[in-house]
Amino acid sequence: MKQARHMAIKEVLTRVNVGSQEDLLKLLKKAGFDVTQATLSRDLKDLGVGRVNTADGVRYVLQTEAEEQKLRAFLGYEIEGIDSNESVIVVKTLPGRAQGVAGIIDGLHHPLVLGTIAGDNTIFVTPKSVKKIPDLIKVIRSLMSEQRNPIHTSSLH
Amino acid sequence: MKQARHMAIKEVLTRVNVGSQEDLLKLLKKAGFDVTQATLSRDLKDLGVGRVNTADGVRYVLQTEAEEQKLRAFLGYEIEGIDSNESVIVVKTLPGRAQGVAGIIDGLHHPLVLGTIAGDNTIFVTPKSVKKIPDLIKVIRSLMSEQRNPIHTSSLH
DNA sequence: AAAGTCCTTGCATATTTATACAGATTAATG
DNA sequence: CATTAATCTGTATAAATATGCAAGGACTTT
Repeated sequence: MKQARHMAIKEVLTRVNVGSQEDLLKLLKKAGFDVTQATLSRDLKDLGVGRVNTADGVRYVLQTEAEEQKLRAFLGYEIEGIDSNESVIVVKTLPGRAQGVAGIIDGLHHPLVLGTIAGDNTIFVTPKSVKKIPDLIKVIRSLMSEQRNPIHTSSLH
Repeated sequence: MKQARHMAIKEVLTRVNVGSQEDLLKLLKKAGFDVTQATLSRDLKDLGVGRVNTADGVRYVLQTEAEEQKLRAFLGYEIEGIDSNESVIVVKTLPGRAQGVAGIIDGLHHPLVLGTIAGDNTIFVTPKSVKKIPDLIKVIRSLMSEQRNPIHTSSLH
């Protein structure tokens, strides 16, 4: 049970802007996990989640999310531009970084990515379908920014 | 007063492993800032500091620290190696990244750095004194790892 | 200077989070 | 199966953090 609940907590924290353990409790209850605040306090410690003071109140964040953002910033620096024609997406990178960036794109195991091939500062990304090129460009672009669309919990109060 | 205290808080948080506002209060008192926990709570919100659940208890961290670590990871990736002779330090980087890395080294405004000059994948760093070369190498090396030596507050309890 | 406004802070307390303890459950061992 | 050990959880409560309110100061306006 605990393990599944931990998964659920991670899931929730990535999708929702959680500002207190009480909020989290309500959200988990909706997902079928009925526990007390005490247990959540322990879970959050186990998962190593952090509490951040943002402009509009506190927010609980996964420690892994910080890592992810690090990666995003990193890629944003290395990727010079993204372009495409009717059949392939071309990603321009800093010199010598194409292999590395392509590796990261591969590592996504994203369903829209058929495959990549990298030279020195250029990557060709082949989409699953040429119709999906605009979508896939968005995916790659999202690697660069840390844009996200959190749901707020104000409706719970 | 508030502004100076904010500086002091940042200072303390980068050097010491702070686990509670009470701890921080004691540390600030030592530094001549005598305030209440209530004020610290507000300060921490103002500064946007986060609370992280680590293996051994909570820890307050500056948001900027995350940024800093990002930078370190980034540089660790870009710097291929560091070497020196009797008079100059040579930093090898990824192709095309020497200018960027040199810019960051310059940005440190470190007293041991006299100046830098960068080609495509090589940087020459001239030290203030050739005797300081070993020290300066340590400084540059420290840019790459996120090694740190936090003081624990257990002695305060 | 008096009055008004804005900002900061402490006090007291509300709110939130962590934990000691005990009971329940599961796993491991003889 | 009985027994011991280990893990998990809720209850109650301690500990930690946030905040409403009022006081005090700095600064401006009249």
